[in-house]
Amino acid sequence: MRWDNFPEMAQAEIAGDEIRIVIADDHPSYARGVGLLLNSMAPEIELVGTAGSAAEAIKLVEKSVPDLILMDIQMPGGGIEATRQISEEFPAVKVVMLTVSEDDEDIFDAMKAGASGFLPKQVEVDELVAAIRAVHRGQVVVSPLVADKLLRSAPDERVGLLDVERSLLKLVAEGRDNPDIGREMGMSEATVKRVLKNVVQKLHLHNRVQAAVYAAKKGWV
Amino acid sequence: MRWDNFPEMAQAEIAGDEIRIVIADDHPSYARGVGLLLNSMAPEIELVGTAGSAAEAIKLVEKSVPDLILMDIQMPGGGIEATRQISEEFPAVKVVMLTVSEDDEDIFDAMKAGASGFLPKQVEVDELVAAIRAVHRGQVVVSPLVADKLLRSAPDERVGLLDVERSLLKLVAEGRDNPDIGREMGMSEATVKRVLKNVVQKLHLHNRVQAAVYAAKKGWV
DNA sequence: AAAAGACTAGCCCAAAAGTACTAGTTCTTT
DNA sequence: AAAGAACTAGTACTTTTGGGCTAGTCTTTT
Repeated sequence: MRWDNFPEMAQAEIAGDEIRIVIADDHPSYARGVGLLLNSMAPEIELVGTAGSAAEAIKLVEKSVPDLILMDIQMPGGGIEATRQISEEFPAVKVVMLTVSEDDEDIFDAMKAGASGFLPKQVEVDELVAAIRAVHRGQVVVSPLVADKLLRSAPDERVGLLDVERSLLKLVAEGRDNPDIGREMGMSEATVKRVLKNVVQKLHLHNRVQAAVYAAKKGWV
Repeated sequence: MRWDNFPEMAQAEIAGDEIRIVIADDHPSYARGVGLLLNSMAPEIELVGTAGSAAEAIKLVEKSVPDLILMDIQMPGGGIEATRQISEEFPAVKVVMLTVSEDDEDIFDAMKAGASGFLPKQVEVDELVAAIRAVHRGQVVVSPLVADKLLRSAPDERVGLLDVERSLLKLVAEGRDNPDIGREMGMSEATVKRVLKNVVQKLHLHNRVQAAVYAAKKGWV
């Protein structure tokens, strides 16, 4: 509070605070190793525990309530699902997702699940330290490649759908089935499926029910 | 306006106005016959045309813009669909649905489509005349049996859903599938289906997409 | 205590949804 | 003119949905 007018000092001070982290990864050695590395490079980072599965991670969070979790996205039990539960139960606990794939589509799922960061596992250690500090300060951190992806796909979501797509979606939201929609719009069922699939992907959803809910929220029905 | 304080006179006067009607039924003889009958019993009722299909009915309405339509619910092209289109394009044109089944579930669909009346075809002619006059005055007319149905089912819709049903519906609206919902709620997929089916029926809908949209409109998601 | 009504859940089946792959057409872009 | 992207559509296949039917358990009503 005293530092409100001195942000540069606040940062230094906060960085001086302890950052208690948990690493969730199904390779225990990786988890331990990264923990040690981080601590050696940034003494304020303290590894309070490691977890090898989603369930373990959740239990560990409930017990130790860390400041931050490094979570492998590919984990027994599902890293994204674990993230969802944790950030619901402990909104203050930040989650940074780590991934090998990088070009993964579940970036969006991860962010929606409440993650505060998204980094490739190949990230350099000093970058990782920087990311941890940034997230601890309340920022959201993504790797350049991921940021690119988000930016490239954002317009799709902002600009919205094509006319055909929108009117098709309206029919979906009315509960009509695909053959019916095809008849109404003068296209084959196959095309209805194709267009709907596009819509679902554009909106980063998974099925027609979610698309219908989206339309309903937009007030299209 | 002058008759605001003399409703009994207003009724007599309005009844004296012409009521231009269209009869939509795929039995031309029935349509003509009823038209004549009505006119003989109530001279102010004038049959301006008959239609044998939904498309014909819509065309005829666009051409002649009657005051009221007697529409058979079971018609080539769909009586309910025709009603929907007509009452969207010409909200002032009243539609009275006629049905043979009476115990039909699409009463609700018909009313939602914009019908102002719902009568069994077996109705007596004087009752039909009375119904036409009433609808023309702006009332909604249903046969006793249908009214009973509406009353019996209305509370369901007013009171809303049980807790289980509501939380299940929320999961549906999230786009989860039935096995998943079962796991989440600690019940079998079969039970999920049963409950969801109940919900869909209670809300007078037809499938999960519509139920999800309902939930979305209620702001549950 | 017996009957009626609810909740759960199984099995079976048909229809629909969703995915993958191929291919022809049209319309840009180069 | 050739290449490529976008759109339509067909076939084939798996999963999910939704409906019908039966049956056991549990609670409430009579």
